[in-house]
Amino acid sequence: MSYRTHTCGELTVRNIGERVTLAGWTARVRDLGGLVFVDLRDRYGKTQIVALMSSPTAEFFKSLHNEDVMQVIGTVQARPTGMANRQMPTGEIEVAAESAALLSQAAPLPLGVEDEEEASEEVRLRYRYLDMRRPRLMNNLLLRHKALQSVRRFHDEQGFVEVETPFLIRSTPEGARDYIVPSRVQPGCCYALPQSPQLYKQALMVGGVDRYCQITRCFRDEDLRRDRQPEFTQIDLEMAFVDEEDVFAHTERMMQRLVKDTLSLDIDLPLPRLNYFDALARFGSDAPDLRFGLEISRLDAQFRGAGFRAFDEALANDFSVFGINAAGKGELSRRERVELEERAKSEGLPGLLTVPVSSQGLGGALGKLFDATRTAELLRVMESKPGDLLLFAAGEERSILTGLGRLRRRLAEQWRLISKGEYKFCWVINPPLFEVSADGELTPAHHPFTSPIAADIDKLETEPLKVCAKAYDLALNGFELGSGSIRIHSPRLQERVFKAIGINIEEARHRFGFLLEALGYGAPPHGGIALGFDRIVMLLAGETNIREVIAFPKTNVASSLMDGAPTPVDDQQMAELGVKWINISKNT
RNA sequence: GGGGAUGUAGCUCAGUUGGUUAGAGUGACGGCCUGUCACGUCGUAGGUCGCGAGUUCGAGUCUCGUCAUCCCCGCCA
Repeated sequence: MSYRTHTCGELTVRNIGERVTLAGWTARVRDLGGLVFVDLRDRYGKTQIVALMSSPTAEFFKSLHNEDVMQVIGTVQARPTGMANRQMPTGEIEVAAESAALLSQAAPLPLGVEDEEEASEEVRLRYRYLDMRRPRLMNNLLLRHKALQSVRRFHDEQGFVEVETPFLIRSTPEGARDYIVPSRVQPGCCYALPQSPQLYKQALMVGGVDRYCQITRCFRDEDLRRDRQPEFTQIDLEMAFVDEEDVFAHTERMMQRLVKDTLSLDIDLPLPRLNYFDALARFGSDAPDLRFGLEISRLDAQFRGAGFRAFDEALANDFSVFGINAAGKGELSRRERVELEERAKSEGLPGLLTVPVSSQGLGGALGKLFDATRTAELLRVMESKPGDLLLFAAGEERSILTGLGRLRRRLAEQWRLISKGEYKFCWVINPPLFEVSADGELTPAHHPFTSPIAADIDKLETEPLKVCAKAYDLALNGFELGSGSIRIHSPRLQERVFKAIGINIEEARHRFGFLLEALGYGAPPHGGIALGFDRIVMLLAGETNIREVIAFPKTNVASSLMDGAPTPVDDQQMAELGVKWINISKNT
C-alpha cells in the first residue's frame, strides 16, 4: 500500500465520501478536549484532520509535536455549515481520521516553520531544510524550477544542443580569482574551477556545434554582494554564423518566453538599446534602472563662468558638473536636504548642492548667482519647473557619474518611485574594447576574444582606448543580467588585439592554451552571451537578495552555515596532495 | 583591504542618565476545554546579555579588542 493517495493540497468537495491516505508534517494541533484538529502539511498545501474523543486516533493526535511526520487514513467529509475556511483551498472539507501512524518524530524546532519572516538570516541558513518548509523559500525554489524548464525547452525547440563542459579546468590569470583544486596524480599542479565555460564554448563552435546552450555552475573567488555568490548559475549560450542582431533576437525571445512561462507577463520586443556611454551619462551605470526618471544632465556649459566657486574650480581642473532634477521635491525641509547631502557623500560624491526651484527662479546658493538667462537655460536643460529640487555635483567625470548613479537608485527607493512587478529590460551596447587597469596597463574590458566593431579596427594600434567592442550587456531593473559579445574568429585579428594589450602570440598561447590554436583550424564567425540565472530568478521572484532563490547559499565570507564549509582537512589528505599551509592566522 | 548596522530565553524583540532578583510575545512542557483553523484558558521550565579585556563601589548599558550575520566601497576579464 502506498504512503499516500493524495497530497495535502488537492482534496475538495469533489472528494467527499472518499477514503484517502495522507502523509505529511504536523503543522498544528488544536486540542479542544473532546475534539482534536490537526493541520497536515506538505509542499502542496494543508488539510485539516479531525478526530472525535471517541475515535481511537484522538489520543495519538493529542500526543503529536509540531512537525512530527505522520500518515492518516480517513474519509473526506464536508465541514459543518458555517465552519468552512475560505482562506484555504481545502477549507471546505476535512478528513475524519480512522487511523494514523507516526512516521518520524520531530524535536522542538529552532525556527518557526509556520510564521513568515520570523527568523534571522543566520538561523535560516543554518537550518535551511526547515526554512524550505516555509512558503517563501519553497515558492522561490518552485519558480526557479519553472524558469529552468522554460529556458531548456526554449533552447531545445530552437535546435540548441546542451553540452556539458568540465569543472576541472586550466587556471588562467585573467579576470576573477580562481578557485583552485590541487591534483593528487600530478603533484605541484592545480586545476581551477571555471569562472565561465568561455573557452570551451568557443571550442564547441570550432567543432561545429553551431548552437550551444548550457545551464551551468560557475565559480569566482571574489567578495560577495547581495547579487553575487561564489558559485552561481549561468545560462551560457553561443551560436555560429551569427552577428549581434541574431544574439539580441534570440536572447530577447528567450527572456520573453521566460517571463511569460513564470509570471504570465508579456514583454514587448525588441528591447530598448542604449549605447554604453549614453547609459553612463544618463544613468550613471552600465546597468541602468529604467523604471524611474531622475536622469543625469551634463551642465558644464550652464555653470561655466557662473561664479559658483567650488564648481568653477572643478571646471578649471577639467572636471565636470552634473545634475539631477528631483521633480516635485522642492518642498524638502532644510534637514531633509542636509540628509540628502550626507547620503551623497556616503555614495562617494565629494558633495551635493541642492537647489529648490520656485516660480521666482532658483533658490539656495544659486539664487543670487544665476541671472534670468542662465536660469532659464539651466531649467530648460534639466527639464525643470517650479516645485522641483535640483541636485548638483562636480568632479572627475566617471566618479561623479557613478556616484550620482548610486544616489539615483537610493533616492528612487527612498521616494518610492518604483512600482512593484515592473520589468524594464535594456541592452547596453558597444562598450570600449579596452580599459586602463589600476597599474596603468591596457586590459580587455570584457575578455580578450571580444571582437572590435568593424569601423574601429583601424584604431587598434593608434587609439586603442577609442575602439568599441561588439559586446553587449543585458540589464533588468538596474541589475546586470549578463553580457556577451561577437568573438574574434580570425587568428590575425586576434593577434592584433593581443599585441594592443602588450602580449605576444607565444605568451597568449601559453595563457589561453588551445583556443588560439583552435581558431586557426577553421573557426566560424560566432558569438553568444552568458546570463546570470540566479539574478534573473531573484528579480522574477521579487526578491532583493540572490540567497532567496538558492537552496543552499553561502554567507558573506563564503561559509555554508548548514554544513560548516569550508573546514580544515586532515594532514593525510593534504600530504597526498603535496600541499602545506603556511602562515595560517585564523580558523585553524 | 576599508566603511556602516546588528548580536539579550529555542525563535522574534524590549530593556530609560551605569543601580536591587534582566522582561514581553511566541515556541517547549503539564492541566482543563466538542467545531477549531494564529483555538481558548490555567500553570511550569527556560539566560555565559556573542566572546575577551578594561573603566567603575557597581556594566546588558561606557571604552578597547575579537568573532559571527547583513549592507556598501574596493574587487567581480
